[in-house]
Amino acid sequence: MATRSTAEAQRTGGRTDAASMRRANTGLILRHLRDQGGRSRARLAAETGLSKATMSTLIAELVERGLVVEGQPDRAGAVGRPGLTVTLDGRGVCGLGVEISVDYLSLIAVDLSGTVIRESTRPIDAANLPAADVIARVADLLGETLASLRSAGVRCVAITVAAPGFADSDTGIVRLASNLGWRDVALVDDLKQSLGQEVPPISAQHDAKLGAVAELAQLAGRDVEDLLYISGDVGVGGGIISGGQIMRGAKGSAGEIGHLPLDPAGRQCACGRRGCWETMVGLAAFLRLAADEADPVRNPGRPLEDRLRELHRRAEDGDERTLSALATVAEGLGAGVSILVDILDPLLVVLGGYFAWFEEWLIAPVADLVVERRLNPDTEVCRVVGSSLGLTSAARGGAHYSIDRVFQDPSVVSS
Amino acid sequence: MATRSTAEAQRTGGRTDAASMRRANTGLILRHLRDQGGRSRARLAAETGLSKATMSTLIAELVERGLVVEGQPDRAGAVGRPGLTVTLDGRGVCGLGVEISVDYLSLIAVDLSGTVIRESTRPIDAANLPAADVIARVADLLGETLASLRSAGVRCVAITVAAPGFADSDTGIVRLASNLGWRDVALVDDLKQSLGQEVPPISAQHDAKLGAVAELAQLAGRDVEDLLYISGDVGVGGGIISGGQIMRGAKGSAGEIGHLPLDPAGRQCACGRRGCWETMVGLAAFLRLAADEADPVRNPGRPLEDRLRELHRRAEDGDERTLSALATVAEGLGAGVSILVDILDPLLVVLGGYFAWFEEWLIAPVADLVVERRLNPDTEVCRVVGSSLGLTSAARGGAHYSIDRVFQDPSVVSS
DNA sequence: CCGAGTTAGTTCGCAGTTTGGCCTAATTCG
DNA sequence: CGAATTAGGCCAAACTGCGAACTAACTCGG
Repeated sequence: MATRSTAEAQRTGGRTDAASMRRANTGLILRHLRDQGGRSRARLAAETGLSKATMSTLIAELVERGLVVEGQPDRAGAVGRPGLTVTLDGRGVCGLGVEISVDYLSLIAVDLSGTVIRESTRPIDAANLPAADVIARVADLLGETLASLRSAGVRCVAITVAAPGFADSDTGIVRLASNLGWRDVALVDDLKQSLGQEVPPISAQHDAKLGAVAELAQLAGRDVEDLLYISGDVGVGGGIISGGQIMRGAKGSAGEIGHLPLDPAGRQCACGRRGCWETMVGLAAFLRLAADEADPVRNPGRPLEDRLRELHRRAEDGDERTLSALATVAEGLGAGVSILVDILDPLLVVLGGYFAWFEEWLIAPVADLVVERRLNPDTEVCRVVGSSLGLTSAARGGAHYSIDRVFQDPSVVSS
Repeated sequence: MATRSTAEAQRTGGRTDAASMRRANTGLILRHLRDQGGRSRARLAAETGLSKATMSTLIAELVERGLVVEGQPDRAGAVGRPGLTVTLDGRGVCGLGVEISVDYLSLIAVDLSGTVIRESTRPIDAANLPAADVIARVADLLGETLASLRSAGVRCVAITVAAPGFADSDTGIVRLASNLGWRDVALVDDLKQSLGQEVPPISAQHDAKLGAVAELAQLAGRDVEDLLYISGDVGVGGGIISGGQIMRGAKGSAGEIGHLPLDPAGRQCACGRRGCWETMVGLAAFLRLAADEADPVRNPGRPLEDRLRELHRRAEDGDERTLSALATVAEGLGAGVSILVDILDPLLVVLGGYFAWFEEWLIAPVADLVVERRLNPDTEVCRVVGSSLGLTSAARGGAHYSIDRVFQDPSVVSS
């Protein structure tokens, strides 16, 4: 069986040498500290299977690189010499994620422990600007952030750009992003050009895939390896995590779930077909169901958050029309989710985007439908939850995807 | 991001030591020889990135273990000392796969180069026998085969049993196999008990997943890492290969594609829902469409192969009813396949089971539907082909899955 | 207050692995 | 037949992780 090369294998071209060994083991320790929390060298050795001697030298290297610190005594009061707790301390390094959306650019930086250390959002009218201008704004935002991080003494290890469309993660070219009107835009190369030589590696990824990464990071240490993230926007996108890895697909477009043909007699979709899932549960469908055209919540000039807030208030107030719209969306959502659950068998389904805003009315009915339609009544059914990450989950996922390099290979951050 | 432990990491509990390093590198060489064919040490060293010195010692180990042989001179006629071609020669080791089907047991053994060295099929009426009796017959078949292999000097490195249902690959328990009437059967443990101590490791896997593995093995070296296999039997099952790995899912049931609700007004399905995909394109549906109840092809007493052969003849003869049934099945098949292609983005869709028997009438219409429904007209569309492996693909996949251990870690075969 | 017992972490020699350089072997070319 | 070229083996060097011995720091019981 062929095996897609991992980050580690790529560095050496598939072979394993002494340096790979060390990289793999330091990465293992770092991941263990992230997932299980700080602990003594002795415990780390016992839990990872490495010897105490090796642990000492590897921890020394990680301290040297500024990725962990020695802290308070462990097990105070217990018999024997107390161990010194080793804790993740990656305040000196960070990963960056930028999301290019139709109406805003959003940037997030997280440090090694997953803490958000920079966050900014800028409105933009991406659909009506040439791609070059949008990229220039992204470059500006990145340039400023990098400068600010540099002066704060924080190194950025990688940048991941979330693009709302088919992004070829090898070449960094966005093949097609219909909401932006993009086609074959060399996003990564253009950004590299604008930012100059001294810039961390940049990659591009589909936004929903990064949303899934963000949710996975949120659950770090809880042994979730199979997860489906569904982004609810004008389009409906999916990010699939299988066995702890993002599912790419042959052309990088796995997870395109917005066009499930669920209603043969349904409305015309932008893709040309009829009755696609997103014509039933996408943001446009919800707004159409919930309000008349003249209603301010359907005014595309107003910020989306305001309009959603207003609709949320109406739902809380028991407005019939809003509640019925939510019920309709929930039904369509449940139908699609239960199909996906059958095929993909995730442990967890996370509803993001606007779905998360209305989780009080959407989650329960969707979860019920999944239970009702499950095939094997014995097995535990997968959970359905709303995302808690808001509208910036793709940027956050990009940041986590970036910082993940360090957990795969701590030597990327030079001491 | 959590990463499901690989076979290699499992051996050492996640850490990497010198022995892991050697295992990884010998495995790399073996896979390279399998995928790229025999070649000299010098070429191997250049292509894998290992040094010539290392290559010498590792090849020596592989020769010692009886997995490769030195053969004819390479590059005869060219300038310089000709290299000796090193070739895979695993005639001394094999992997075993057994498929438990409703009406037959099927066993296949493949050696290291993928050649089938044992093949046998026994009829069985599995649905009307207690699980214990079925397992006893499987144990008989395995016992005889193992004895025969032993006397031929061939070592069996592992056994993989294809079960037609939810199989927990960790515990070896078949949770639910509705066609057999099985529920929580400790398949692997019972087999181990029957076969005694001196037996290779046994594992159980869903049959469609192993079908996908068989197809992947068929394509070894052709850089296919994302593949969808669809088995057409009474039920319709799927096996997903993503990034070169079988997609398991959280509970091991990823790929359950038979119950896509494609026709809300459709027929009642055995699962309790209505209009599931397999009620449209499963074997039962095809037979129902193609012949009256009294027709001998619908007599469940006759061997399935005979009945399919008869229907194939009718289709070749241009029989209206048969052709119209095939057209209907093709339409339903295309609808489902294009959904799956959207979600999973495979490079290749392989239709197995009875679909493969009728590929002349099914492939083209299905492929056309996939093309017609694709989302992004720029990208190359995925190919749809019929399986060439016949009804034994699950057993074959099990055999390949078994022998794959050696490619991951050649040290499993002791010299 | 003190010694025994216990646990943490370091040091050091050892075994295993890959590597680069050097050598020999085998072939072609002129 | 000698020069050039390529393959493959051998060996010391560098690096890794490991086990054992050792030191350090603490608790417990008398």
